[in-house]
Amino acid sequence: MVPERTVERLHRYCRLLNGLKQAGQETVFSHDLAGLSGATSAQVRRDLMAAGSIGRAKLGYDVRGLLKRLREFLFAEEGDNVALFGIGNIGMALLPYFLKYRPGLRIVAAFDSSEWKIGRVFHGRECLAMKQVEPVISEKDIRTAILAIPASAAQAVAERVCAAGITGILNFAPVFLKVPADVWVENIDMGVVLEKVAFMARQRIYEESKESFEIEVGD
Amino acid sequence: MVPERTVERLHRYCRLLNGLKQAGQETVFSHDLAGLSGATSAQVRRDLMAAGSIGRAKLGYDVRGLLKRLREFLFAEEGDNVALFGIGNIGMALLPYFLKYRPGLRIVAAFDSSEWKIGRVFHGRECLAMKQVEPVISEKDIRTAILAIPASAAQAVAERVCAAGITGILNFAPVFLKVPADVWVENIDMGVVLEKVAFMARQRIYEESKESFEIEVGD
DNA sequence: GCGTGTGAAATGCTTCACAGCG
DNA sequence: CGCTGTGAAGCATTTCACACGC
Repeated sequence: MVPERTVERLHRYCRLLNGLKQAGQETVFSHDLAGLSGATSAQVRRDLMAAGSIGRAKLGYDVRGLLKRLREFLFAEEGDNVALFGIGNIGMALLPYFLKYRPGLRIVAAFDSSEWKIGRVFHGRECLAMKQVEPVISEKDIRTAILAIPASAAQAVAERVCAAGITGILNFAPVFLKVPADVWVENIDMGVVLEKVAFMARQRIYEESKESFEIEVGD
Repeated sequence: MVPERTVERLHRYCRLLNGLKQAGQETVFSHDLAGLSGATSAQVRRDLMAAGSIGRAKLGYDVRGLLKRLREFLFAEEGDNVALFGIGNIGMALLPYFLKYRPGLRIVAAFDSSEWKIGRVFHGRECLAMKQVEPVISEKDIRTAILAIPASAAQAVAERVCAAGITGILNFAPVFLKVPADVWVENIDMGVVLEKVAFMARQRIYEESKESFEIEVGD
């Protein structure tokens, strides 16, 4: 199977390629993508291998061709429908971000348990009541859920959406979710992340990082 | 040096221990923390080793003692001052989250380049003008910056804050930042993360994950 | 020569397994 | 016994280095 980190980087390359295509660039070298993404050229090549590389020596990669290949690999043809749970600070920030996002990844439903939010429209998306969770997930064929709800509610909602057919969860609540083995959970704990950065900032004693202010050396 | 992943988990244990102490629990076993955090008991023990373990066989860890030890290890005594750049969707979501956060990690300044925001107060924090960046960072002894600004502005702001003495950056902009080698950058690209979760949700074919709906088996 | 694709080596992280203590 | 601390083994991911094609 494809390593998780590789999947992440492939998505990043995909976005970079979009930009390059937009800018009219025809071909790229692995070290170009490396410089733009913070990886090494060897890593870029190995990542692309996982998606079935189609580069040609000396010429590099055809931007359009590679982009097409990556999209086939990374995205569902029909696109992906996502449900958002919790229209609080974080949920409210995510909504506009993804509503105007690329077709292929759509927040098609937003839920909240606060009575006063139900029926109201936030960033163009109506807030639904929690009792509609199961029918909506099933009708709209939603496989992915974003949990932007309080820690105290997270486990219960996670169990409900898993039972309703969700197989991927992006969890912002600072708790570890117990879910069935066939469900993927990605945790983003803002508190932990910021604390980690502050910790690293205090240390700032890595003998040598390969990145520097200067232009990348490539290989 | 302590592995990055370990630092992350240590922060998570620290939060869990806070909860346990609050609940009046006196001691914990490594497998307790494992069950609560999604790690294995061996991993918990190894992580704690990095911070200088103080557990005792059969008795487990003294909650207060371990918490004290972890805090000494993870946090600066004086606390950490953080600057937020960009009071848009994401910045606005982070402000309330961290203003009411634990003492020891404080957003002490918020900047934005929009004229109309400057001088106004958002979630109790006044928006400062970008020309005040250097003096404020220096006066308030800020080492950590959150970049919640458009991709197009991120590199320039990153260079400015690094020059001003920042050594840790939490970057929400979907670009790879080129910074001096002694600066730590943590990237959270919401687009990439959600796309990855959707991708994983589509696959959901990991032969066997160790976590399941049932209670952890511990060792 | 220049850059890709890819075995093989190196590195880093996790899990195993067991000695030692309570 | 049950649980911690920890060498050593086991995996996963990254990097090296080089054959092949342009």
